[in-house]
Amino acid sequence: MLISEFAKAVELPVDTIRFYITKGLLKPERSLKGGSNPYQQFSAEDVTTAKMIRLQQTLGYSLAEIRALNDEYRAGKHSSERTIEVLQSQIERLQQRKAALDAALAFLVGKVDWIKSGKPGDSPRLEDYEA
Amino acid sequence: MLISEFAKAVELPVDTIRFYITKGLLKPERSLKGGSNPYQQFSAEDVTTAKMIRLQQTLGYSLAEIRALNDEYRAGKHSSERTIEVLQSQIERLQQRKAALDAALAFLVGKVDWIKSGKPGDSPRLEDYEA
DNA sequence: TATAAGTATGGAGTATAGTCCATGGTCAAG
DNA sequence: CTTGACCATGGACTATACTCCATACTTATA
Repeated sequence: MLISEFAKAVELPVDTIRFYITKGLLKPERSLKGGSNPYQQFSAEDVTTAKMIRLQQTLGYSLAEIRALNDEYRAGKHSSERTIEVLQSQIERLQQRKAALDAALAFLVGKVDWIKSGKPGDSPRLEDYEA
Repeated sequence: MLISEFAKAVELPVDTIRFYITKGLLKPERSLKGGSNPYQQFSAEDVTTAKMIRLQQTLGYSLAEIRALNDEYRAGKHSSERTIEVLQSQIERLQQRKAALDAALAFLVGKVDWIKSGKPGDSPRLEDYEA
């Protein structure tokens, strides 16, 4: 598919997609159409890649980090073991984020409970949930 | 405590703290010291606030959003019911982030399992974990 | 009491992640 | 074969979140 169809498929502006291409996050093929400056051809895999980029972004990764992870993933694509390694390291990073998020949630819930029970003693402290 | 001590306590550069103050994210008291341009006095509560700011940032909130949440929190400080409302809405937003994160984790774990079991059928799709 | 260290304010500069626009080539419908 | 929709490239512009001065005042130390 061409860029405007791809844009709809991934729900991103065309400009953003071009921006990702210049940053090396997406590497579409070149179609036969377009003469000089040939048109860019996007695959179903590119759709998944774009969706993963957005997901990783919501999880706090910079585009530079995402690119590094994706490059690594692409590089080890032909070895299952290498692919698993890359996925495992991504899983570990996500689990760390999850731990931080769970701590924040526990702290806030603890605070609500503390207020509901009439604020006995000291207020819950964030540090007590961070470990 | 004064700003440099505070900076160490929250592990942030002094400049960043000043930046947060100009953005209304931190509102330290003014000490008696400092003549004109009196020194800023930070409390233990400011330490918690700063830590919460960093935590919320890792969860994808902009400083403007964080400020809005904190202002709301401060505004309802004197009513337990209001405080609980604010905390509850923050808890809900965190739970949504948690759901997205869990989906991403499930997808990656699913992919690892799929590879380990010899790639039977199609590759797991991100969409199948997003609901 | 000199002087180094800490503080405040204002403004300039940087990095990241887009977003917008002008120009010019290409394609497809009528 | 013209005309409107689509595509590529390059550069300017914006918002967010810092980061780094320069200047000037205050405090603590030797």
